[in-house]
Amino acid sequence: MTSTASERPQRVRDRRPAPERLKQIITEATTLIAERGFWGISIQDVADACGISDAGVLHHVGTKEGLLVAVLEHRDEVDIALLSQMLGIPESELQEGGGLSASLRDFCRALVARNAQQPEIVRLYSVLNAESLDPQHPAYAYFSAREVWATALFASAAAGTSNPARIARQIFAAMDGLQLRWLRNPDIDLVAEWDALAESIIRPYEMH
Amino acid sequence: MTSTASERPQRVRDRRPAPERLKQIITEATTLIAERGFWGISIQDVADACGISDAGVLHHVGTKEGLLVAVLEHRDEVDIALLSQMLGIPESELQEGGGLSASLRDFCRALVARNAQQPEIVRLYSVLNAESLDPQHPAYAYFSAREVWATALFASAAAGTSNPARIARQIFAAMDGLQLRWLRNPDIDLVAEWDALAESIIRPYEMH
DNA sequence: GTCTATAGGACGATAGAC
DNA sequence: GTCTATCGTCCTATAGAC
Repeated sequence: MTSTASERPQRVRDRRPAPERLKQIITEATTLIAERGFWGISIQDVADACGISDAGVLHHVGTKEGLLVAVLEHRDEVDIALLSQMLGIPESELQEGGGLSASLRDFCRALVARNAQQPEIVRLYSVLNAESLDPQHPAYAYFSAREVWATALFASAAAGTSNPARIARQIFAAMDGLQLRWLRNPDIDLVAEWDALAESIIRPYEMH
Repeated sequence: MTSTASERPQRVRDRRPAPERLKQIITEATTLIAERGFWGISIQDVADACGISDAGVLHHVGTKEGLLVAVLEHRDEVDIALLSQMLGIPESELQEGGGLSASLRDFCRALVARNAQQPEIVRLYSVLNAESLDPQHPAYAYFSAREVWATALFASAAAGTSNPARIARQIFAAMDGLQLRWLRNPDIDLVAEWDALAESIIRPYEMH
């Protein structure tokens, strides 16, 4: 799959302003990482997709780790903007330290519905979430912070239940796991399966 | 951590029959992978641990991916033997096409209790399960077959419920997801959390 | 400021000697 | 069955072209 130097097409030498080039690098890298995982791609692959040299890519992102962080932070920006719009809430509620005004059911349904439309991104996060369990992985800090942030968000939306912390963890676990089943078998109706699973998890903890 | 050529100790040249050497390679590789992850080790590391050259290792396993598959298949054998012992059932019930006589609760509890004792192996499976979502991945066939096998096993144990197929998928998803939470935060009591989560999932589908 | 060219050490893999 | 030798690729770093 990786191209060799002799096969690599002659590059057209078009210089671009940094922001535009960085955006292109992030776009191409996102696609490639989703397909093959972070350890499965090379800087050279990204460079080829962008029509520049590997050193050219490194000029913008520094290291391979820098490339990964750039990709992840860009996804977060896009998704937070879209989710806040879907739920009709300010973006601040979705960021660190914010408390959700939406119900747990509504919030989860919006999240899953969004994910159901971008399987390749979900796959990217699934692969990186597992890979980055190693403290030496470049994205370890990012995913550890994300775990804390997401758990707190779920818990704040579960404030009306008898055990918000446990519900948050169970919801988080069920969502990740069900997405793995769906990614391997796309025939699964992710949203419908999620509704049933979430209902089973939330109901026992509801206070009347 | 990786040794350099100059540091590497002089090898004693002892030739061994292939099955014995392969077993040694799998044992050493399992230990090393558990410590550093599959991407954190090199063929050279395994070769050093076995006292042979890197080409010597590749002679037995073909490729690095072949090494991985050998490790995984060996884990399956070991775990099936241990699980059947824990549950007091014949191994055939746990293999392809077998139907479980143990209850879903008992089976899952044994599975989770076993996993709680080997976090690095669970981590290995979590990483590879996500990576191998790509049909081009060398472990794609292995994990796809594993998905079918595990789902059928869960479903056979859920035969007494109103929707065995859905329960099987939900149980599978919840187990994978909860293990991810636990791997990132080892303070979580995996067995206790699982008992609560499984109860929420199974109860709504129980027939009285 | 953007990018190319080049070189270094480690890696996975292959070929052929013994 | 295991070795040595060798190949191509990987990431990184540096020097310098435009």
